[in-house]
Amino acid sequence: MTEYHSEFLQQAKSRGYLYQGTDMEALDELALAGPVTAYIGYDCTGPSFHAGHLLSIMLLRLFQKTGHKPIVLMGGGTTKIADPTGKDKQRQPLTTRQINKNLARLKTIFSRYLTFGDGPTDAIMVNNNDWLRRLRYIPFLQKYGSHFSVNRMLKQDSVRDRLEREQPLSFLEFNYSLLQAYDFVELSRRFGCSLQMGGSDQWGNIVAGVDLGRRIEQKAFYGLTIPLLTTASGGKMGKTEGGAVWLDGDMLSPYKFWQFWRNIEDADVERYLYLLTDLSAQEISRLSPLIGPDPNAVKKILATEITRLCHGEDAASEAAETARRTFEEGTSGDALPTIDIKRSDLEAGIAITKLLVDAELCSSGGEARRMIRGGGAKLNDIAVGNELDMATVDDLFPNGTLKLSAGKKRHVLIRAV
RNA sequence: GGAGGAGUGCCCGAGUGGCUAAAGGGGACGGGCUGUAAACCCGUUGGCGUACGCCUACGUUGGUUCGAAUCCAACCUCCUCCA
Repeated sequence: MTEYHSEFLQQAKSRGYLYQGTDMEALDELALAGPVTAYIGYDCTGPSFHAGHLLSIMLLRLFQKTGHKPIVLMGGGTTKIADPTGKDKQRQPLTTRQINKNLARLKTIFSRYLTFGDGPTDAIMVNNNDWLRRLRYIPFLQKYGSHFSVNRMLKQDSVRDRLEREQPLSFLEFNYSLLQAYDFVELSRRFGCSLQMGGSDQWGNIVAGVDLGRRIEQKAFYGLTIPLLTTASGGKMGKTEGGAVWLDGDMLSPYKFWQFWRNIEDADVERYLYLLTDLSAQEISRLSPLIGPDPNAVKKILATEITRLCHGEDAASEAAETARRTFEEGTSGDALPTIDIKRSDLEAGIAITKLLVDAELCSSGGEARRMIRGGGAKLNDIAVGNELDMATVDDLFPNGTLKLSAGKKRHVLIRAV
């Protein structure tokens, strides 16, 4: 393997961020010569990013830390098209209003990882809707369409998969690749951007942009991709009980976020330390030997580091402390999810099945009943014996709460008010 | 425009008149073993009710039948071939 000389590529490679690249030697020289401008594009199909996006955000962070200028490209325009990559069916198109709403919320996530501003290595955020909505069909086709070979587009994974699986692929979606390629050219013109990064599934789109750029602008364009964030056992990353690992604290509490990273499998710990934390290589190599004898200690560090970046110092330590009290002392911490119920209801007695549903530990009464039958439901850490059991004021701790659990890890505090 | 094929639960997929809330797998959740891991084993997996039960569900809408995911008609969507 080649040795890189620029700090960015050296670190990106040694920490495991690199998957494929177009002309890495030339990019290395460029990065050595001075600040490079690079971008990663993001869809705005949802109101939050999840764990799967974390890797690319961390790469932008590393890019900035090593002296370069990151551009966050929000796909306000391309989201109207919907990227067919990895999708079997066409997505429901989003309205402009939904897109703008999502966009505003997604912006706040980046501000925790990147420094935005006007300086030479400050990050900027742009929305491709600004130029895509102004495109006119005939001129666009004349100028750019001629550079695209349908023969080659048909061979792109995203397209080929759909065709092979006999799933529909609309012409609208087929155009996604052109617009993403055009984005690269536009960013080059506006900001001197010469590198596009992205997930490995974006390789085809990225290469299309590199090719188009070279032909239209007669300049060198570079592309590189990041490996997919997977678990050691090959599964896709990013599910907690019942949902995705959202980066937005309103959609997934910092406590649950912390729990997720605390519960990864041993074999992933070292890799995630490199990919998802700010810890230096020296610190990580100091921690690595400890994973074998005491994996849980290192997992706690990992969880706290990742949570600190995403939710801040306070939220991270509160999550760690709540976990310590919940699991190591058997009491409960402040960051446990809490719901309020009326004290009068509790005085009358309330079915535990109903409580499980209200606490969102179960999604229906039937599921709650099954949970109790299976021995997974606990009230104040004592298994609920019968599905007809009621909770009453006698179950309250002196502080006015009781603890309801589904399984060993999911706990909710019920507070009587 | 013509001919043929397809649409099943979170996903994949079997089922071609009653024994079907629908095989099997995946995923998810719970239990066991552990370390709040992984692997493995067991269980659960439409809703409501303590239960006999009721309701909702096999693209949509109607129809045939004592009875339909299964048969018929129309429509919608997709695929393949022809023009």
